[in-house]
Amino acid sequence: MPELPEVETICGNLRGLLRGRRIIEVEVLERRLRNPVGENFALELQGRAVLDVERKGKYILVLLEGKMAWVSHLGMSGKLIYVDRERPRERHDHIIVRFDSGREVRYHDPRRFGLSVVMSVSALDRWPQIRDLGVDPFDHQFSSGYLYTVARTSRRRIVDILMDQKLVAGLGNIYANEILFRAGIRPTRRGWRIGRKSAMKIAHVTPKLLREAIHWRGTSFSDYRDGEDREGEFQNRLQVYNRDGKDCLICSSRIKKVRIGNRGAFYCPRCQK
DNA sequence: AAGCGGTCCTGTGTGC
DNA sequence: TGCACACAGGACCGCT
Repeated sequence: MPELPEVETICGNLRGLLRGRRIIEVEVLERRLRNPVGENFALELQGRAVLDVERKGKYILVLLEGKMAWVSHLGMSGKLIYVDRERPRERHDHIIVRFDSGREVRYHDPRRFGLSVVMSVSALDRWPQIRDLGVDPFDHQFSSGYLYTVARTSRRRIVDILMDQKLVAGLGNIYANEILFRAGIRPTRRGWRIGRKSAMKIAHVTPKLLREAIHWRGTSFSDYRDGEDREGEFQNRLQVYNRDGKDCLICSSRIKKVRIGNRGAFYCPRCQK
């Protein structure tokens, strides 16, 4: 669920709320996530203060004293919320991290596709899931040249290329579709058929779109909430995602949906070639 | 060997 | 109303 703008929103929230706070107690209620929650998870977090909160791709890194990092990925349905301790707990609250503020972070994930682990910062840098992440869309390396090179040597569909975390870190199905609409390119177009001009369009449009989405605090389709359990507003500004059958906001053609593998791809047959 | 499809899991929406 | 089924924002695994 949460893609770059949602994860960035959560990180921004938590950074302001958690920096300088100390972890008092940790409860693990469900260890069966994508990676099982480690035996020593609670012990390793206990007593440490938060230095900072960062995003890497779709991963949330809570950096702690003693060069440790608490790393979470929210999968499709995960939430990481900082709320009052008195607030009733909910089904699928899997991890509770209590702070010296009287509030607690809750890791909540009905589908359990996400993960939450603690490791040293040096181990984190060597961890394949982080180490192998591609270019961040806000990095200067995310250029038309990079996209052109990556695309031209691939037979895959461009939407799949954009969602490949080893090539570009942070994009998922919603934003990949929205980017391609703004760039005027069909999601089904094969990488090797992307020209220099199209690569420039994608490079130009991507950071702009993501900044807008962050400004609106992300897309709340159903599950997603920010770091204090509030909905985002970008769902009201999506132009193609989940709008199949509706009118294109630019040319009024009917938005189409096709299946690419196991997921939907949305596009305007007139605006996107 | 890159690229695709199936799979993990629960909740929600749709259609009969 | 109730039931069965399809589908969902991610990412890994294994097959071809």
